[in-house]
Amino acid sequence: MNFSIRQLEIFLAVAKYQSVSKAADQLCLSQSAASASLQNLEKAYGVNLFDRQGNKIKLNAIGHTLRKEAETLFAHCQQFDDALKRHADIGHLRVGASFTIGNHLVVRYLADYLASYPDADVQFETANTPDIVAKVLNYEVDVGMIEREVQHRELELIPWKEDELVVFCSASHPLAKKGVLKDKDIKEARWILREPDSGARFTFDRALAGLLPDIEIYREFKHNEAIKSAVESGLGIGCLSKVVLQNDFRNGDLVPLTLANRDMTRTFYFALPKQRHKKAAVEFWVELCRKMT
Amino acid sequence: MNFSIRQLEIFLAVAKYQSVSKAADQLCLSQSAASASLQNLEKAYGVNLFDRQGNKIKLNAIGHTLRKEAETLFAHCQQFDDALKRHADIGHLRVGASFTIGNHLVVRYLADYLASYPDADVQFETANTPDIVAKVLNYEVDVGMIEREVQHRELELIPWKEDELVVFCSASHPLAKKGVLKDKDIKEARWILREPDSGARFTFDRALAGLLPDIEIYREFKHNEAIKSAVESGLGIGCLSKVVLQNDFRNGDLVPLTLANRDMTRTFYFALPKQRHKKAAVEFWVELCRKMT
DNA sequence: AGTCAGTATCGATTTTATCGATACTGACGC
DNA sequence: GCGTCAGTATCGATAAAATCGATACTGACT
Repeated sequence: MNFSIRQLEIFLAVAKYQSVSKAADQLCLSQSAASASLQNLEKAYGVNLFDRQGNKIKLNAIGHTLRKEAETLFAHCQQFDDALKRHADIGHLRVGASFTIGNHLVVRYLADYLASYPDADVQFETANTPDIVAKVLNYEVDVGMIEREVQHRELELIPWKEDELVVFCSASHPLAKKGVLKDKDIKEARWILREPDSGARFTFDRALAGLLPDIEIYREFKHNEAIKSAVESGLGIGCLSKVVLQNDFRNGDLVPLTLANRDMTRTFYFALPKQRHKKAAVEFWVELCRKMT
Repeated sequence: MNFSIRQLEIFLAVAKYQSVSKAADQLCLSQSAASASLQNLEKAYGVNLFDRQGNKIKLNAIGHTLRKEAETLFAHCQQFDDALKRHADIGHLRVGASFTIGNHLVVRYLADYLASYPDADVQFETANTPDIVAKVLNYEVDVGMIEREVQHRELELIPWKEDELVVFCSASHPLAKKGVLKDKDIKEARWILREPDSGARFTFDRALAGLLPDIEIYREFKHNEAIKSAVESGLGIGCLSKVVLQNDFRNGDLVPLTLANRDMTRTFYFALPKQRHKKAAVEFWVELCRKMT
């Protein structure tokens, strides 16, 4: 590689102004330096990029052809420069969260983060827990927020906060008045649950160990809202995190049900690539989420 | 722009081998130089691209993200490097010729050029004269070869060789026996000609000035071969450069006709961007074509 | 002939890249 | 626990490159 980015820049400026002096001015460079740099580039490859005639300088055929390519290359260099700068800046952060966490908790924290760094370039996406884990491992997000622990050599898990699943039905459902479910009720109910890959389903299956084969799973949905709507219209009973149900319980649209002796608690985690130096943005984000709990 | 291509290269090598020493080896560089270069890059942007732990070095999240971008950028740099080298080399030449010249003359010279420079990267294209001129002005070809003079401030025309148009018909055509056409024959004939933008048509129109309004143009084609085929099958009479007809006259498939007092000669030209330094490849090409005449 | 605006060249200086030698670190085997 | 080894970082020295200011050259214009 016999050229430098600086030479590229000088070449482009001279080509643009058809003048070494003007180009030098624009680059805050002495005319002699610009002239020398340009000639070094030409000498290095044994080509003339310009026709020089006394005190005139003018792009020639090779120069014209290469100018276009030089322009795209220089633009590419600037992009990379930007990328480097962006990463140095605390403002750049990519968060991936599970649906439940993302839609009900993280969205609230984003506002606070942006309050600290109004110009921050924060990207935020939701997916189910395994997908988020994959994105963390693939460095597509800087920090994942997930609903259960996973084990991976390249992954660092940081416990964040406790959560609890709640079984619920519509206000008009026959079970609404009972309030507490026996095993018999559990077996007879029509369950409307998240898909097996989801964190909520994972905890549900763990909590109902022993009864699982006898449970009737009437419908599976990928999104919490679908389950709430289905349950609300009386299609069956559901089981979701309390964080997505609080408002509905308060409004009376949905009614919580208790299961005797079933542990529905779980822990939310941060999932980070295992490494010594974290981006400042990630550190800040984790701190912020902690405070918000 | 706070990074150099060399730093990019070193960064990529270290990322590839996950080792400064191996990367340095591969780049024929001392380990200390590689280490320093890498650190300068990181310091310049205030980012850590690697996790360093004692005698281990390992890409971190930012490093992973930037590696991909660095790879495409470095590849782009190499492309540009290649482009520069290519232009330095006599082997790189882009010739644009009019259809007639290209298909009947230039193709023969190409073989000779490649004999001198077996590895040459010669691009060759044909189009009608105005299109070739446009390509020369736009630096899309290094040298154009055209069938008539054109006037342009940015264009240098070098006369190359004399040519002559010939009127012809099929062997079985009624005119074939006459051999010489009177004005009356010209007016009564069904003409099959090149399109108005072509060099052949330009010369034809000039030669038949005065009779033009009375001439019946039965068909216009863009390619000489189409005209020859049409004439051969008795559709009418044509007018093309002698260079495309020689073989057909010798075989007797087509018959030349003479027009009294009509000047059908013209000159072929090289068309170059007007500039002081020509590429060595262009100089050589022009010399070669001259010798071959 | 003189001025002007442009380019190239020269010598000096500063900055950068690179080297070789050396110090530090953690893993491994005895 | 103590060398050995393979790796990384650091240091001082040197070579190479970038840049500067001053100056010489060139062609156009007055």
